[in-house]
Amino acid sequence: MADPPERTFSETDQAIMEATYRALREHGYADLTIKRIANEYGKSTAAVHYYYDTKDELLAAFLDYLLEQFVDSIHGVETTDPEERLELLLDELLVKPQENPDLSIALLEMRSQAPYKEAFSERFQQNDEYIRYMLKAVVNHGIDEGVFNDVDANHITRSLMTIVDGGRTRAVVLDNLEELETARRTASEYVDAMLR
Amino acid sequence: MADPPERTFSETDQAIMEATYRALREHGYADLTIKRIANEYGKSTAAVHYYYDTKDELLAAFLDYLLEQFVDSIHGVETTDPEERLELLLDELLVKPQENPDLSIALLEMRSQAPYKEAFSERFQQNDEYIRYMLKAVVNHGIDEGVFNDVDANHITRSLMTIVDGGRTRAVVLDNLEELETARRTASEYVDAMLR
DNA sequence: CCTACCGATCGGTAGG
DNA sequence: CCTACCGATCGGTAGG
Repeated sequence: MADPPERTFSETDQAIMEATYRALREHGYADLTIKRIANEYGKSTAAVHYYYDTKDELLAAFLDYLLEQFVDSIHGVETTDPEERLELLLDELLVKPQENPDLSIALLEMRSQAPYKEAFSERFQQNDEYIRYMLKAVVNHGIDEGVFNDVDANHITRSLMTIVDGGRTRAVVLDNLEELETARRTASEYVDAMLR
Repeated sequence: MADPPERTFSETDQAIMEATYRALREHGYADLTIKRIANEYGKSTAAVHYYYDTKDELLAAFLDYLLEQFVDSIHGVETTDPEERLELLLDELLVKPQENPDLSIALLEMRSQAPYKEAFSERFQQNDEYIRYMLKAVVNHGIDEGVFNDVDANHITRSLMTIVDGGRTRAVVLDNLEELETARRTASEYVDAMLR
């Protein structure tokens, strides 16, 4: 499986994406309006509509922009030793979100709209597949090297993603970053129990 | 810890709550309007406002109505044998949601609004505490009876909730009920690994 | 409880 | 890219 398709953003596109990012962190997804994006952009709403015909189109582009950055950060984990690499990937998924709680809130809002917006659904689906692919590869690598038990890598991977998404959801809903630490510990316990 | 406080609903209140429930399942939370609730109620929007001054007030009441039903269903698990009871509680949390996917979608939407609506936050928080209390009691019961290892019941409980919320979130976002089954299996694996 | 309505806000567009 | 504006929709209310 190759990396997800890349998308090119002109400097203007980038400026609008960053404006969207700021508006989203400040007001949340439910209160994200073209006007607020335009304010952050520093121009009129018509200027935003000049580059993106509809709000939906802009938001789809924004998800591409955001998830690309996320994929890059996952990609940045270069350690190859399976045991260490798995822990570092889990850190990336559960420790790093602590740096930006406002974004986590907005992202859960957007995820909750996936059932109504196919453009969202497609992108979250693809992103999830990519992360699962990365995790599965490490697990299989560990099995091949004999450091992990010969388990159902597909299931283990899905279980870890369940723990990751559970920690993220709970951190937002219960407004408590410790939920991410709990989930991180749970993930390690699960890895220990199933892979050794 | 006692059961969460009960709230009394008149027949009119009940009718409005059921109308809200239907409107929510049909249109989702983001598109839930007083007009749509009134349509389901079969009367005018002014009629709805006659009983609930504001939309926020109505939604807070609705969450009470909904979470009370949920607590009742958890309360309905009467088995006392710790091992069996834990499995039945997990079934209640992860198998039963499969019956009503539309409600699960709307509930995730509402959960994602907790950071912006204190009335929501309070209620989800209280509901979570109650479920954790029920789970913790079973784990401690099992420890006392010697069928479970002497573990940190608090942590085990939070881990299980993480798996539960992960399964629920993923089922909605990825539009796949199998995510709940995966989470159910993960929960059993975790219980097996940590408690035996 | 209804009819009728208000002010506010939204996404989007015409015309330049 | 801006100013100015449109039609649609929202939550809520006045008056009965």
